[in-house]
Amino acid sequence: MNLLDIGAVSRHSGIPPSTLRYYEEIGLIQSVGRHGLRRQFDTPVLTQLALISLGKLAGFSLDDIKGMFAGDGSPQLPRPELHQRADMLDQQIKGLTRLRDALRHVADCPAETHMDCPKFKRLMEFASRTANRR
Amino acid sequence: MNLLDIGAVSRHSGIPPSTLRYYEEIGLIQSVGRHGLRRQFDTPVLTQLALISLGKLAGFSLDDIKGMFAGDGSPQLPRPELHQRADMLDQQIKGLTRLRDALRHVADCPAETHMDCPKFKRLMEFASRTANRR
DNA sequence: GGTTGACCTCAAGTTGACTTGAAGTGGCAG
DNA sequence: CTGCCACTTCAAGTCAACTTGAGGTCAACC
Repeated sequence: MNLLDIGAVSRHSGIPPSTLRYYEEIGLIQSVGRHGLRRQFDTPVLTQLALISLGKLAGFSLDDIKGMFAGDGSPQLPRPELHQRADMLDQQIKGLTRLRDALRHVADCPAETHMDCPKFKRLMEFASRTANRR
Repeated sequence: MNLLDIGAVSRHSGIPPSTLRYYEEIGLIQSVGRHGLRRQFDTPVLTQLALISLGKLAGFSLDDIKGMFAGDGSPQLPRPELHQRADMLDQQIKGLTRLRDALRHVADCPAETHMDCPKFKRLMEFASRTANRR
């Protein structure tokens, strides 16, 4: 059996042991046993943690994430809901892309006052329409 | 002068008055005066709030955002830093895109056990490499 | 077989971002 | 001129997501 104790999981995932214990406590991950006192995890937990990090990056709460994946890390949601989540992500990606473009633009645009730059203004109009809601 | 009182700003931006007061308290936005007790804002504050929402969406803290834009909403950062922020956003966008693709894939893939699906596994490997760090 | 060090539990503390509540104010419609 | 109601302040509360600290345990190495 390929078991990792909590320290190894922490080293591989970059997530502190305290957080791993917390995640177990709230039911986000599961340990498969103990070695003495030490929690042992199965290797797939690493995939699960990657998924969790990605989900957090996407702005989902731990509770959301808990709902998305079954205990073993495999996604467990009705298809329409998955598509809905994907659509939400699309919205967010669009917003981020806009913000990135705005940032790059102001980094490169020689205009002294960006608020007067038509390109920047256009970006900001998009922003106003896209932002908000979460 | 095109002044809006806090209620109007709230209505236009979708942000509750309590939050607007809070944003002013921490110096993220500024009111330009009072009408009686009521805060009056200049219309550009709406653009600023859109920017703030976008920044939050991007996962920046209010403090980060405060550092990015001057009080009037115009970006005020050294160019290299702006590019660096934009690069961070690119990373994040890539991660989200991956997550979105993974979500859509499992929504459509007929495989019963996603963890065995090569396409899903490939997505997850990317995920492991990309995730973490914030 | 003693020391070490990485783990353990459980309660309490922290941080960021707000929200809520109590008590007060002031412009304006009637 | 009297209400009303949307605002005001200020302190305290809330929630998620962790982290910290005190005090304890145990497998493994010397």
